Amino acid sequence: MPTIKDVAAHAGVSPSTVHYALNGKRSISPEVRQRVLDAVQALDYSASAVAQRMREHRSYSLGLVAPELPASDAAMMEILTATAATTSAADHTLGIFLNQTPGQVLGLLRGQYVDGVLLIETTHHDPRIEAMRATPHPFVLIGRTGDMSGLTSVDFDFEEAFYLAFDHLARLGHRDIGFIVPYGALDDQGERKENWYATLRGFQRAQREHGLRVELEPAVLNIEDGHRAALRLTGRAPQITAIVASGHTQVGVLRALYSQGRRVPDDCSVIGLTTAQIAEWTIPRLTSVDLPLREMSVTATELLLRKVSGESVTEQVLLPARLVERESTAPPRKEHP
Amino acid sequence: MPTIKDVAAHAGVSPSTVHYALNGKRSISPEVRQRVLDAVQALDYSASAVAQRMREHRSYSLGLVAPELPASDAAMMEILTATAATTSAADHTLGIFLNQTPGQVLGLLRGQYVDGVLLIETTHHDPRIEAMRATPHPFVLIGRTGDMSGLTSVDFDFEEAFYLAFDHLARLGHRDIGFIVPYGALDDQGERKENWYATLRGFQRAQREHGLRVELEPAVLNIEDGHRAALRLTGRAPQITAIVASGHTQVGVLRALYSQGRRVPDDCSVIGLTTAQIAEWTIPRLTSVDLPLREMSVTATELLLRKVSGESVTEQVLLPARLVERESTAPPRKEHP
DNA sequence: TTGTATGCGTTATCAG
DNA sequence: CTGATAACGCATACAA
Repeated sequence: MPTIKDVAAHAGVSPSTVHYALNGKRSISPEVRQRVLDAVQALDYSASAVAQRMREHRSYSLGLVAPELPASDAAMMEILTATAATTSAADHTLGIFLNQTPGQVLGLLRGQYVDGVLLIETTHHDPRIEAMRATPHPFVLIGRTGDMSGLTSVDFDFEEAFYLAFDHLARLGHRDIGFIVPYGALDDQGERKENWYATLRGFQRAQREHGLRVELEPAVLNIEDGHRAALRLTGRAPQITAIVASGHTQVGVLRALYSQGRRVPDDCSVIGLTTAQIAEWTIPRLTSVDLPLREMSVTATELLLRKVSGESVTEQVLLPARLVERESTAPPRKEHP
Repeated sequence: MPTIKDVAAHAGVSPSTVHYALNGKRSISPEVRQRVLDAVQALDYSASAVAQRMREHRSYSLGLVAPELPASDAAMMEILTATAATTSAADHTLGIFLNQTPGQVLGLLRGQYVDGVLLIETTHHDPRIEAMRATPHPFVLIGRTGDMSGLTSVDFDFEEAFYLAFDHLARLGHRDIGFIVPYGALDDQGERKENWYATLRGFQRAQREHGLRVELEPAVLNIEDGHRAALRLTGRAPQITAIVASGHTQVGVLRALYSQGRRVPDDCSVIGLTTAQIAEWTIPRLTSVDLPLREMSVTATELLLRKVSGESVTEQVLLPARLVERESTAPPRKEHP
């Protein structure tokens, strides 16, 4: 790779002249300018990004820090594409960092690998966040954590989301409802996703208001486990007429009901919290509270970009929940089959 | 951020001593070593990655270059996680670059942003590949292109894959088969995905061998368009007893058949080429030729890592196709309904 | 065993 | 209008 010196030599000028000829920050005589341009052409020169970054103490890149196995592929994918598009529109690059220790994440920032990071799938006591807290490095959460003081975050109103889901079922007349919750949500090891607390408040409010009987059943957020959880649930509590679930577990629930010969929504309603994408896939399409992942990601990325540019933002954005009625909910049948 | 000089000053030694104390490439007296370590602790020093990279002319990072809208989220996600895991295991980082012009991709390499790139969703005449060809920069294709001379790639045996799919249906007794093909595959603008040619050879071989009548119908690789294409197909050619499709279009096909009251596989068989993930989601589960995306990605990444380390590899890996029978295929019904 | 000097490629500052 | 020089932070060859 030719350097600026090579170009300078080739054009018979000094390196600084080459530099200024290429980004007109001072006036250059037309003929020298042309000689430089020719030399650049001839040598196929382009400035070294690393050298520039080294001088500027900025890498112009952001990091997306996620657990090795994201809870949902579809969700992760939406976050990723939205984030990548936003960073790239702002002339930054995006690095992906899966399964990093807090120390590694810090190393990323300190070594100028990245100018700031986006933390996703955050938990109540999140070691990554604790490690970042003391440092001056810019970071933004997609999600929440126990102590939000001083943090910048973008989150979704999970409380309202689950309130709406249970409220919708209650208004249709359901009283016995199964609720498939993220595995780990029920322990209190601080490992649980922070938004579980909001979830709890939301569904318990609807529960109180409508006098609902709710059966909880844990599941990992994938199809197979959703399937197993639904089978356990219907075995244990055959009286339920509706099931609430998240993400891919919903697909497993549909499969379980199908294999039992129960029709959705005639024999059992299903409702959940998921991306519109998943909700539109299934047969029948799922009534759900759609997660605005794209919007969350774009907002978070923009906040982070402002931070790395030196702006001192401390904002906690909470995006509202909205129920979308599709095809998977209906009033319960009068007679018990 | 403290520099190596700060540490040196704090410990009362020279910068080089600090350096060697930190990565033992020459002997250090225990006491000096300890002083340095203490200073590092005290100042919370860690070496600047940018400076290191600048000196070494290596960025220790790879780029994954993809179109803005990947053909399939699930596929992209598998590629991404496999690639990220492999790079990170090799102490490299992974950058994501969506929707870049060939010039931008080249700039990435030349500016040492990345040491090498992985190109996915490659087409017959792929401008990205043509731009890379003349350069000395390492790159690996996941997929193929028209002229493969001198290229390193990892691909899947699409010819065999589609041969197997049609052969399977033929052996079950199907003679009239609908084939939903990627939109754009039928034009010859060089924009088509290269693997379409192999696809064509595969299904035409089965067609000849078994005397099949095949109706083609184009669709974008998503659920909605698969749905529409299936409706067009069954409207135009009601005699078909089986449908072959790819990726998410299969889900649309299932939905279309469901809405028409046709049972799968009793009234119509469905078979396709997809990731095992998608095939396991649907009701019924899809008989398919599973795309080994994880293996393809890991292999490609390893090849690229060897290239960026200076090894001169030129390898074209073709992973074999294997049909997995699940629940969506059966012999056609004797009587026409 | 330790210190000094130099270069990586770019850019800003200071001279001319 | 243009050229020389220093500095960014690190790593290494060379000197002591």
